[in-house]
Parts: sequence; C-alpha cells; structure tokens
Amino acid sequence: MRFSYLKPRLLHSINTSKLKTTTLHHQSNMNHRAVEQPCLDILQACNTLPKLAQLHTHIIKLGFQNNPLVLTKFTSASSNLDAIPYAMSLVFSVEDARVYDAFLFSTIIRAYAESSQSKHNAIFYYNLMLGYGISPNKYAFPFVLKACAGLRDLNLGKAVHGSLVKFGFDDDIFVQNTMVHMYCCCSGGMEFARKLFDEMPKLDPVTWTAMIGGYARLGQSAGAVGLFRKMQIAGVCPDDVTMVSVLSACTDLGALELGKWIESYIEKERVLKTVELSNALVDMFAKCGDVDKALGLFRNMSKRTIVSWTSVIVGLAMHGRGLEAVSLFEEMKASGMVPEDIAFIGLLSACSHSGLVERGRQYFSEMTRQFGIVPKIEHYGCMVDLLSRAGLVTEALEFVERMPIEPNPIIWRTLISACRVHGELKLGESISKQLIRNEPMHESNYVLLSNIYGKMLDWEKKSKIRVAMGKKGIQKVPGSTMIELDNEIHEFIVGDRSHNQYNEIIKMVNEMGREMKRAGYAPTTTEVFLDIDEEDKEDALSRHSEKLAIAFALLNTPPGSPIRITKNLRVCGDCHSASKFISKIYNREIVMRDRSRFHHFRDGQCSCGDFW
DNA sequence: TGCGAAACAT
Repeated sequence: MRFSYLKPRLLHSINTSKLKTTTLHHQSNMNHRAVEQPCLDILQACNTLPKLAQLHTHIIKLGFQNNPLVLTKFTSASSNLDAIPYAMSLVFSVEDARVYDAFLFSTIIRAYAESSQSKHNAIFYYNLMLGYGISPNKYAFPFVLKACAGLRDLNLGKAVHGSLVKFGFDDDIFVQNTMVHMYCCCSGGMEFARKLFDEMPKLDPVTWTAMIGGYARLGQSAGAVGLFRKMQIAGVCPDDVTMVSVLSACTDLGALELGKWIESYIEKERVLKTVELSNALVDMFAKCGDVDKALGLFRNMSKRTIVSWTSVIVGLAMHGRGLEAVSLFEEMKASGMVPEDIAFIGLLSACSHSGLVERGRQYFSEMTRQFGIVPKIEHYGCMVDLLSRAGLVTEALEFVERMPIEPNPIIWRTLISACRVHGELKLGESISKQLIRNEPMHESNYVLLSNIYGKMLDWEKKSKIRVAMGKKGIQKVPGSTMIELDNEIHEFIVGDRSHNQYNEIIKMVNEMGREMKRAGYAPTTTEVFLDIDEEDKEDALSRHSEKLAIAFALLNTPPGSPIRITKNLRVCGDCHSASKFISKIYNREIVMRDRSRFHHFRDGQCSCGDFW
C-alpha cells in the first residue's frame, strides 16, 4: 500500500492566517460525542494499516476530519502503526485551523518523540502549535522534553525548560522527572540534571531511576550503584525499571556479586518480573561471567523477545561458545522469531570468536537473501573480524575494498591487528600510517603501529611513535582491571599505587614472576609500549593492571576459588600468557572479561584458544 | 472531550 505523505517541513508554506478565517465545516459534529463515538471506538482498536486506510475514507465521508477528537485518535492509531505521516496528511488537509487544539498537538508531538524518525519533527510541531497561538498543556512537555533528550541538545532542552516554567508546569512531577531524564541525556547536561534532582521537593522511584540511568548511560556505573544505595537509604521503593537500570550498571562493572544480590532482592521484594527485567538479568549473568546461569534463566522465561535471544546469543559468543550460539539462533528461527540486524551482529561475532568461517559467510549472505536486511557497518566489521582471525588477511582486505559503504576506523584497526598476528607486517604498517593520517588523535592507532614495529624488532621506529604522540598531546587510556570482593569493587590502574595493600601486592607479583619463570614463562616484551630496555620492560609488564588484580585475588580469596576480573581494554599478550601459567601454578580458574570477550583460564589453557 | 515520566540485546 502506498500513502502520500505530507512532509513536516513543507508545512512552513501553509498560510495560517488564511486557515483561521475559513468557514468551519461540519460545525454540528463538533460537540456531539454520540455521533463520533463509534468512529473513536473503531480507531482505538485499529491495529492494521488497511483498517486505518479504510477508516481514513470513512472519516472523510462522514466529515469527521474537522473533529479534533477524531484527528487525535487517528494520529495515535497511525503512530502505533508507525505511519505518522499518514495521519499528518489527514490532519493538515483540514481547512480551518480552529479545529486544532493543544491535545491534538501533544498527541502529534508524542508520536514523533516516540518514533524512530527525526526528533526534530516533534520540536517542529511544538513550534507550529505555538505559531497557531495555541497554548500548550502540561501533557505536551514530557514529549517535547523526550525529543530534546533524543536530540541530546542541551540548549534546546534549556529553552524548553524555560518555556514550561513560563507556562507554570514546572511543579508537576511528571514534567520534573522528564526534565531530569532530558538533562541526563544531553551532552554536558549531567550537572543540570543533578541540580534539579537535588532541589526537587519530592523524589519518586521514577526520579531516582532517571538519575541512576543517567549515570549508567554515561558509563559512571559506580555512581549509578551508589545512587541506588542512597535511594534505599531514602526509603524509596525501587521498581522493575529501577532494577533494570541498576543491573545494566552491574553488567558494565562486571560485578557478579552485586548482580546476584539484585537478583535475590527482586525475588525477596517480589519486584514485577517484566520481560525487560528478565532480559537484563540474562545479560548481566552472561556478561559478568556466568553464562550457564544466564542460559538457565533464559530457558525458564515464559515470554521471550528478540532481545532475550540476542542477549543469550551474544553472551555465548563472548564466552567462545560459538556452536551453541549458532544452534540457539537456529532454535530462535524455528520458534518463529524473525531475526533482525542486531541478532545477526551477535551471531556473526559468535562465528568470529569461534573460528566458524564458513558458517559466518553463510549467515552473512542469508541475512540479506532471506531476511532482506541491508548489512550495516557493524556486520561488515564482524566479517572482517571473522576473516582476519582465521588468518585470511588478503581476503579480508579484498572484502573491505568491495564494501559498498565506507569502512570505519574500527574495521581498519581489525585489519591491522590481523596483519600483526599473521605476519603481514608491511601491509599493516602502511594501513596504520594511512589511518593515523585520517585519525591523528586516536591513541590505539599508534599502539597498533608500535606493536607492528615491535614485531619487526625495529626499536628505532617504535620509539619515534612515542615521541610523535607526545608532541601531539594524545590522551592515553590507562589500562584498568576491576575485581569484586566482599561487596566492594577494587580497581587497579597501571602505575597507581594508592591501593592500601599495594606493597603486599607487589611482593605477590614478584613471587608470581619467579614461579612462572620456573614453569617456563618468558615475558612477551615486543608489545610493551615504552622506550626502555628489556629488564625495565619486564618490570613494566609485571605492573599491568591484570597482574595486580590477580595478585590481589590470590592474596585475598580462598585457595582453589575462581578469580573473576574485568579489564577495560583488550588483554595484552603477555598478561594472557601469564594468566595461563598462573591458572596452573596456583590451581585457580581465572575468568577474565576484556573489552571484547571472556577468557576462561584453567590448568594452563585459555578457552579462547589463544585467539582474540 | 480525550492525554503524560524512568529500563533490556551491537
């Protein structure tokens, strides 16, 4: 079915003064609810596009297009069917602007604020309403603010804030809560959000959740968890949405113990187990290292959405259990769930992390052929990763050259890593140099080139990179590893000596080094990003945050218990090799989450098969 | 004359 859509921006050309003076048609219908009620009832239940189109005809035939209530319900119905422009073509075919009221406009604004289309449309109709001389009601503002949040436009948000104060709606808690949320979403808006939050006379669970979610989205997960504690102290009862936000902070921190506590809290307090909450739990367990628990929860869910399936597939992929991920994907299709783009990203990354090259290729083509999904840059990225990991560097490069969209720096970096691992050093060097020209302020581009020179054993070039970076004032992301112990998260950052057990930890690190050397470990110094001699390199390696965290765990946890750590970057080659030795020497399972996946070290082996 | 807020998978 085809609809002709009136594009919002064309509406600028409507002469509003003319509209206002035109005679009102069908005046008789305006105030008689009984006449329009059947039409409203049908609109309420309208759930398909053909029905909507039929109603459209009826509305015109009956002259209801001048009835604001009918227009409003038609707009809601269209919005539910993701066909807002269709409603707009009806609404703005009206000849007399006097049928427009604040309720109709707040419905239009809502439709655009909640749609996947440009949030600018919502702002446009807000301004259009003002242009018509219609005073907004307070119900419009949560949606106008939602649009500002979607646009992440702080200045716009501030302007709307000023305007709603002028209309006197700033004492409404719904409006206040949405303002907190809006400021949390805008870049640079956190301080405004926090100020509002701190000054609000009454905080309900929604206010707290908006603020907690704000910290979580910014990656300030520890702050989010801290605020959740304050919420409990304040005696405000968290609800299901609060738990979802807190769980996503746990997931980010890799805080399995806290996550388990939240799960038991949910059970104890009988928090409503929505499908979103179950999904958040599944995701948390998978990303905090207990993928079997995630699978168990997933199996017990009475209702599953595409998000549930994707979470568990991605979880398995991260743990290197690609075959299980693939079979779950097949099970998902068999259950009638239609996979969409994100599910394929999870699936392709599962193939990639488990070396399932042929499967990956098949799924990539099935995605388009069978499901009509146009591959996005992330899908191409997965394929480059898949080919690169498998050592098919030339094919990966050809794949990139044939891509119909511009490759992004992530794809180039994947290729460069592959070049280093598989010995295509000259190629890696030239791609690196090109990438540095395009993206001169990105630290990892230099690290990659430096590692290539390390493998070439070209120390002179390697040290030049460090000088170049210093000159450009490039910010380095320090490696950091987190570990949870007794309801506390300990973070170890390279070069940070502030931990109160620092001296003991260093002693332990040195002891670990001696034991490992006795067992045949040789430090991998080619990746050290410092211009220093070999002995100091070893020293620098032994201070890596991963090793500090493992030493801390060996000192503070019972013998034989598993060690779970979370690293912010990808695990370095030396720490990976050292972890294998440590797992055997100290008889510990080490579960390490790095930026891209999990490594389960056990008895001298890693689940990633040394491929990550 | 009808209406509103916070959350999950890359």
